[in-house]
Order: sequence, then C-alpha cells, then structure tokens
Amino acid sequence: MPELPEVQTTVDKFKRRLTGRRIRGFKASWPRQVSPSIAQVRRAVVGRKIRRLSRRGKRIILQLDNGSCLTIHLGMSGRLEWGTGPGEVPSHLRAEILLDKNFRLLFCDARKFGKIKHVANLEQAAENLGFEPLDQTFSADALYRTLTSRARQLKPLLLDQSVVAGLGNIYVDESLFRARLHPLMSSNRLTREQVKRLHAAIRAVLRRAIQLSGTSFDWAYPGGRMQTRLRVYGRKGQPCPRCRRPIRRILVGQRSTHFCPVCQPKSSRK
DNA sequence: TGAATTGTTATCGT
DNA sequence: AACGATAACAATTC
Repeated sequence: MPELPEVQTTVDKFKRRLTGRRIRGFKASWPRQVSPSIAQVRRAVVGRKIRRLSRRGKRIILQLDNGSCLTIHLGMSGRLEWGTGPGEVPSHLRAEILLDKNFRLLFCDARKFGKIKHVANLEQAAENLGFEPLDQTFSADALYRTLTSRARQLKPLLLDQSVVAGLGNIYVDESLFRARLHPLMSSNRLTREQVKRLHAAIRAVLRRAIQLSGTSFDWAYPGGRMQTRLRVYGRKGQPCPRCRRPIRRILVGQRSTHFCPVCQPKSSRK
C-alpha cells in the first residue's frame, strides 16, 4: 500500500533510468486503468522524451518534453519494474512503456486499483491534491486554517488527498500518535499548539519513512525498513511505546485505525 | 470465506 | 444549499 514515502522511494529509484529517455511505445492490458484511453495515451506519449520524473502526493509524474504529463498512481498494490530486453514477464504486468534499446518501464498491479493518466500539463497532474507535506509552503499556520475551517474527524480528514496529499492509513495513524491526538477528534476543536504538533509529526514521520525507503508489510512492496519502527500501526494489543498500555484498533470510515487511548485522549486537556 | 486495502463517486442526513 | 458522514465499488490475496 504505497503512500508518499514508498512513492518517493520509487521515484528516486527510477529517476536516473528514465530522465532524458524517449518513449517508443505504450502497451496496457486493462483499459479501466488507463485514461483517457489506451490509444489516446499511446498517441500522446510515443515519440516524446521524458524531461523529468517527480512526485506529487502519491502520484508519480513523468513530465514530457511537450509539457504534458503521464501520471502513475500505484493504488494499493501497484509497483514499477525495470525491463531490460525482451523476455521475462513479471507477475501481474498491466502496462509497459517501451524505451530505446529495449528498455521498458513495467507497471505491475495485482489488484488493478492503480491508474495511468495522461494530462495536458503539470497543474492538471496535481489536480484535486492538497498540501504537499514536505514542501516549504506547508506551514503549521496554513494547516491550522484548513483544519479549523471545518468540522471533521481527524482520521478521515487526514486521509483526504485534497487536504494533505500523500498520507495513507499507516502514516496518518503514526502521525496522530506522535502528535498525541485522538483519531476521532473534531478538526475544529484543535488548538494552535495541537496543530503545530500535528504538522511537525506528519513531517517527521514522512521524513523518517523516506530515509528507511518506506514500509514493507507484504508482497506488494518489498525493500522498505520502516515496518520495524511503526509505533501504533499494526500493533493492536501490544504495549504503547510511550505508556506501555495496549494499543487499540478501531474502525473509522471502514478503515482500521490504531491508537493509544491513554496517550491520545479525545479531550483537549493534556 | 470474509476481511483488508485506496481513492472516487453516489447517496443519505443534518 | 452546503457540508459531513457513510456506503459501494473496483480486484486480489491470505
């Protein structure tokens, strides 16, 4: 379940291999995953050079030499692989970007929740996305204004990509724990101090996760080392690293949510 | 077998 | 009407 750190790790891994290369072909086997359509994407990208590879939220962005962009969203089970020469076909291969010298960028995705989309420019590639959490423009002040201008439970609010882009289930739980905030707390009841903590927590958690190449829980994403450093996610019943009381798991908006009821009280008193 | 997973969209309630 | 919460959905693995 790639979130921002896993996507960033992927971008870093492929940056050098893709930058400056010319696209010679595009193939995809599941039309649903490609927009506007496989044929239109092929028409748009073939012959173009990849100017640069970047990330916005959980989206991987291939900026092309005519200003248009190909965005790749890994969904929950997507991954990119590097193909050299013809031959071996990795499991769950869904799309291929063919390059010169038989190099290929392979998009594999067991559950087919990932998306490949061609858009006219960089602005559209970032459409509907909120703050970029590791960016300079993401300030505690701006977050305070956004959170207190509405009344939503913190957990679903932070999962909303149009508010903060890139957070998923794992890093929202970890951020709320670090900030000592209850996942069901209403966003409009946050104090400036609490938002400051949350802002710092989000950035610290994401930075650490990127340092460790993300979290590897299952077959879908190998290579990360963050899974041993998680404080609450996936640790139901285990002692809280802060107070040693058991971590609790609840459902919030159909999503599993992990927190320490002692260290993350619902009331604003601390 | 059912639970789990993400992001989008539709629908219901206040 | 606007907003927030909830459900359904896509597909697969364990």
